[in-house]
Amino acid sequence: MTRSARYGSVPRSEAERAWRLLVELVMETRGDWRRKVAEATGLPFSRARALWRLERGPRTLAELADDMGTDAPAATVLINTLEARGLVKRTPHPTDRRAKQVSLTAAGRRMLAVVEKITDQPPAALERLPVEELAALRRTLEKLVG
Amino acid sequence: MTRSARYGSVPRSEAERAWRLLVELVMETRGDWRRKVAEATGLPFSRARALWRLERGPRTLAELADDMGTDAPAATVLINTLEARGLVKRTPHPTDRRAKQVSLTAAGRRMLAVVEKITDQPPAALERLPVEELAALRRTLEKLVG
DNA sequence: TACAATCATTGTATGAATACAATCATTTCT
DNA sequence: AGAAATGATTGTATTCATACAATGATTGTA
Repeated sequence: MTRSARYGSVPRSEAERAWRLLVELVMETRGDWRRKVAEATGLPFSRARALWRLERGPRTLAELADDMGTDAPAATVLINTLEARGLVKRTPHPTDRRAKQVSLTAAGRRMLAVVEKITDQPPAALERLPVEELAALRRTLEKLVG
Repeated sequence: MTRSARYGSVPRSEAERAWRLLVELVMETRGDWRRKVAEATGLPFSRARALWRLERGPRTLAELADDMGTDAPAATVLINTLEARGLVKRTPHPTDRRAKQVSLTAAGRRMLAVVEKITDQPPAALERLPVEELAALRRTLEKLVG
């Protein structure tokens, strides 16, 4: 007896089925991941995630708040703690003197490398896929992310 | 200039590259997802997630705590609130009178269906993939999850 | 039988996430 | 120039998540 037969939640399209599997896969490992990141960095996971958001380049506090789905005060507090640890710095915005830009420091980038190393550890099942299939998976995912 | 060139974090294997993409994809939508689930259920996300863990069948509190990566007291409190809302019930363990089994009620399964309906909404990019590629993706993911 | 280990519970404490009001400086619009 | 909007900050309050100590009941074991 399948799960969907038991509870009547029938995934409808192929896309939905794939998405459900994808989420399930990531979520299964999410707990461990958060714990490892927090332990390795000494930062709560959400703050490590803020570093990640800064990877692509500087952002104003308002942009960061929007990215993370919180409000400006939350962003200020978050960046305060990261700045106190020397992981990010605030610099004046080039054209708007109200705004400040937040960017990674060298220490912040080193910390980020630690986070990424942990994030990159794939589940064992993924390593066991045939090379061929793995490459196809990656190509598909690249389309989705890009 | 690529990200890895800028910061020197070079994904090493094909599996790691795929995994990174996979995590990125899911994490991008994570915030919205949590918010929607919380709004639709009136439950904090972590408690909705506990319902999910019970989908496969009853679990003792110790097993549930282990699943969720927390300790026994946290599981007790969590289940208390779900039980107070009629979503789960505690029943005596068949062979160990110290333990209690937690399982979904009918209301709990209905709530879970709501959660799953939200979870199943795939990002637009996924819907736009060629059917063929989508099917291949699903087959690969099924291997990983199964 | 006595002792140690396990399961669930209560209570307590602490750090985090989140939201809102109020303020000040600056920018934009009319 | 004056009014409205925006960006950042401080402060406050609330809910969550998480961990730990201690207890009572039951089970397994020396």
